[in-house]
Amino acid sequence: MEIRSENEVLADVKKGPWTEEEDAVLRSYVETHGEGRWNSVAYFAGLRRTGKSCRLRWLNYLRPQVRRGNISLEEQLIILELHSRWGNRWSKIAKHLPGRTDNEIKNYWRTRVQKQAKQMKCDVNSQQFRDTMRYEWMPRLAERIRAAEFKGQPACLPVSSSNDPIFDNRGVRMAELESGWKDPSLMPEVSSGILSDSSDAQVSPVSGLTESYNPPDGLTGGPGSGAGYSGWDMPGQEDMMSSELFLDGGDSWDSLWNEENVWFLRQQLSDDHF
DNA sequence: AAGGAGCTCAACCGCTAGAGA
DNA sequence: TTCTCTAGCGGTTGAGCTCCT
Repeated sequence: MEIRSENEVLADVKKGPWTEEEDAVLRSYVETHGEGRWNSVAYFAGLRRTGKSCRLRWLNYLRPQVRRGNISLEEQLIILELHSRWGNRWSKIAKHLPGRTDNEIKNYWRTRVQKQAKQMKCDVNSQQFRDTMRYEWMPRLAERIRAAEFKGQPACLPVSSSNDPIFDNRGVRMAELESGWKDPSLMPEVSSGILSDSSDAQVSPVSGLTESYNPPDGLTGGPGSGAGYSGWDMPGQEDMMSSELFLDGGDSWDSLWNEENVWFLRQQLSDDHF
């Protein structure tokens, strides 16, 4: 076997976007020999890539299970919920979203959620922002999922990035115009009463979560105190997880929202060892 | 139509944990 | 116990795309 010096190997390593040919080589090799030993994969497959790069490409792009495309409403809700519990544990969160990669979720969080925090002029880890998610966005999302199901649409209807009911730019701007959210003094807790009516049950192109949401009586009193979404620190989580909100109404999510997975998620979310 | 700004996402980097010698 | 290797994780970057003016 040819022995090459480290420098020779390093100089030979290719970086940047993968070509179709490289993808085909990697896919073929992994399908034949299986995953693991990524440095060996790179070497024996004849790819001028690091093992790390091969692993990443396979896991995030080439794996057959990888779901590509827009994040659905339910996925958004799960991401918000799980992030509130685990923080930036992307791979852990990704385990609860079959087919989604940690990278994808991380990107979603950074591009959509953090952007909102920025527009609200508050830190994404601040209590203010967390409360906004907790009492405004998540109930709002749940409401929209319910509404979509009620209207006979699949609740897991993917949300196009240009039509994102949560973070769509145009929606955000409309919501900002309506509510003055860019002004920290008009944050949801104090502004919900003056915001526009939230009774639009349809999934409109306008931001769903940055619109107003009038919490059910008592909800603003704290987690789990109202009839709406209450899944933080878990009073009421049983209701949430067993409700129709989290049961598949469409075809594409059969594998995710089956009984077993709902049970598993319920177990996870009721686990105090977060 | 053109240029700039902003956004998305694939890919890289550095670090850490775990396994095995 | 220590060292090395590997896999995995989270943070960051930058190319390409879209939108706005």
